Amino acid sequence: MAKHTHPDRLLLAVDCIIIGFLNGQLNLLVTRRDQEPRLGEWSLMGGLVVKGESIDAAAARVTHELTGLENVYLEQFQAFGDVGRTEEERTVSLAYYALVNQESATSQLSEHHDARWVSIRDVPALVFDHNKMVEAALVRLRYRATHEPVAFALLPKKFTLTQLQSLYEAIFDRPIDPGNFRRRLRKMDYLERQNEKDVTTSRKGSWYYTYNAEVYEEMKAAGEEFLLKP
Amino acid sequence: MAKHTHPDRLLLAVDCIIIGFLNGQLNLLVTRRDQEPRLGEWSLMGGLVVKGESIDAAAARVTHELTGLENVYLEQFQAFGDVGRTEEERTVSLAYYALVNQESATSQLSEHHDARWVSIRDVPALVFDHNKMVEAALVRLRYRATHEPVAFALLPKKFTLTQLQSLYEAIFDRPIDPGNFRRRLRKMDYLERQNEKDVTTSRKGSWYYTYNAEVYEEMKAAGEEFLLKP
DNA sequence: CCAAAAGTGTTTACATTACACCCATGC
DNA sequence: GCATGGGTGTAATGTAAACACTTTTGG
Repeated sequence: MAKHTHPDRLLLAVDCIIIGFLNGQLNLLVTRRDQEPRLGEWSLMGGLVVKGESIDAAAARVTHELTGLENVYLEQFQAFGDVGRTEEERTVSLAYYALVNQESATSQLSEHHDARWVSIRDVPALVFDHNKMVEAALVRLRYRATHEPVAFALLPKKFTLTQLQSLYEAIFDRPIDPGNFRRRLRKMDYLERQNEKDVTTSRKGSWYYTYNAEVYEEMKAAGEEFLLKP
Repeated sequence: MAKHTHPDRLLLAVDCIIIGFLNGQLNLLVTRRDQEPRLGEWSLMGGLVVKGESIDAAAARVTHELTGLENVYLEQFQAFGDVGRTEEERTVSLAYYALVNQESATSQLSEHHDARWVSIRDVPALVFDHNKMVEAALVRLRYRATHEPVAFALLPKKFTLTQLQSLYEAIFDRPIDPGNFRRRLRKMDYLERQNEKDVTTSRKGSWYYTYNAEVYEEMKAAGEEFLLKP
C-alpha cells in the first residue's frame, strides 16, 4: 500500500456518537466546536487519530475526554469520507457510537467542553455530516441490541425489568407488550434477580436485576443465541 | 477537527474483498503484492485514497483496476487501524467487499496484476490483517444477504432457482431445503420468470428468472421486508 | 420406462401475539 | 378497599422444518 514517492496523506479523525438513557428516552451528547471552521456550532465529540494510536484507542480517548468514563462500550460502524465533508482540510472520519450510563457520564462531564445532552428524537443541526452519522449509529445500535446484550451498558448496574423494557422501547421507538417481553427475558440466565426491590415507582415494588456478562459468554460459547426482536 | 499546527497525517487505503460465485462455491479474488514490504505475497487488492477522491470512489477504482468491471456492488464494512498492522508506514485501511459476477470479472481480469480466484473455504495466508478482513466481510455479507437482495449481484442476469439456492447454501455454508426455499421465493414478486429454460442441467429443464430491482424498491417503499433466513 | 433434477403439498412443531387476569401494597 | 404499576397465564395465529410426493423428458 505504501508508495515510497509522495504518498497522499490526509487527516483521519474519529467522531463519537455518545448515547445515554434517562427518563425513558435515549439521549445524545453533543458539544460546541472549539475551533474553526464552524466554531461554536453543535457537533459530535471528535478528534484526530494521532501517531502511534490505534483507531479504537482514539475513540476511547475522545469519549474519555468528554465524559471522564473508562471502559465504555464502543463500536466502530462506518467511515465517512466524501470529498467536501469538512469544508476545509480533507478529513476522513471514523464514526463510533458509545453506550454510557448517563448519570455517571453527566456527573463526570468535563468542564473543558461545552457539552449537553439532547433527546435522540430531537437532535439539533450538527456540523458537517454529523446528523447522518447519528442516523447511521441508531440503525447499527438497533441491530446490535437485537442480537447482543449491549443495552445493559446504558443502564445502571441494578435495574428493573420495567426500566429495561422502557429502554428497548426507546431504542426501537415502539411499544412492547410487557408479558411477552418478560417471558423472553425469563429464559436469559444472565439476568440475575437481586434480593432488593425498587420501591420508588410503585406500591408493589419491582425486583432489581443485574446483568452477568460471564454467564452470557458461556451461553454464547455453548452456541445459544441472544435475540430480542423489537 | 483540523488542527492548524502540525496535524498528524497518515496513509489511508482501501482494501477490497472481491467475491465471486462459480460452480456452487464462493470465491475470493487475490493478487500478488507488487511492492515492498511483502512483495509477491498474496494480498487483497488495495490502494491509497488519493486527493479529491471519496473513499467509495477509491474502492470502486481499486475494484475496477483489477476486474475491469463498473457499477459493482460494494459495501464498506470496517476500518482497520491497529498500530503495527502494515509493518512499515502507518496505514489505516477501509475494508470494502465487492460482489461480482465471476464470469464477467474473469474475462476482464487485468493482466497488469497477478490475480487469482481462490475458494472462500480455502483462503491462503494473506499479508497483514487481510485474513481478518475476509472473515469480517463474510459475516457482513451473511447479514446483508438475509436482509437485502444483494446476492443477485453474484449471479448472471438470468439464473435458475436451483442456482440461487446453491448460492445461498454457499453463503451460509449449510444445506437448504428446496421446498421451503422455493416457497419463500414464490412470494417475491421481484423475481420474474422468463419464458426460457436452462436445459443443461436436467431433462426437465428449469426456468430462468431475473431480478427486478425496481419492483423490489417499490415493495421496500411500501414497507415490505426482504428476509431470507439461512 | 427409468433416472434425475425440477418443482409442489402437507403435516407437525414451535414461536409470537394479543389480551385477560392476578399480585402486592401505600394511601 | 382500591388504584397502580408489577407480574403471570393462555388460547389463537402464523411461520418454519421435515419430508413425502408429483412432474418432465432425454436416453
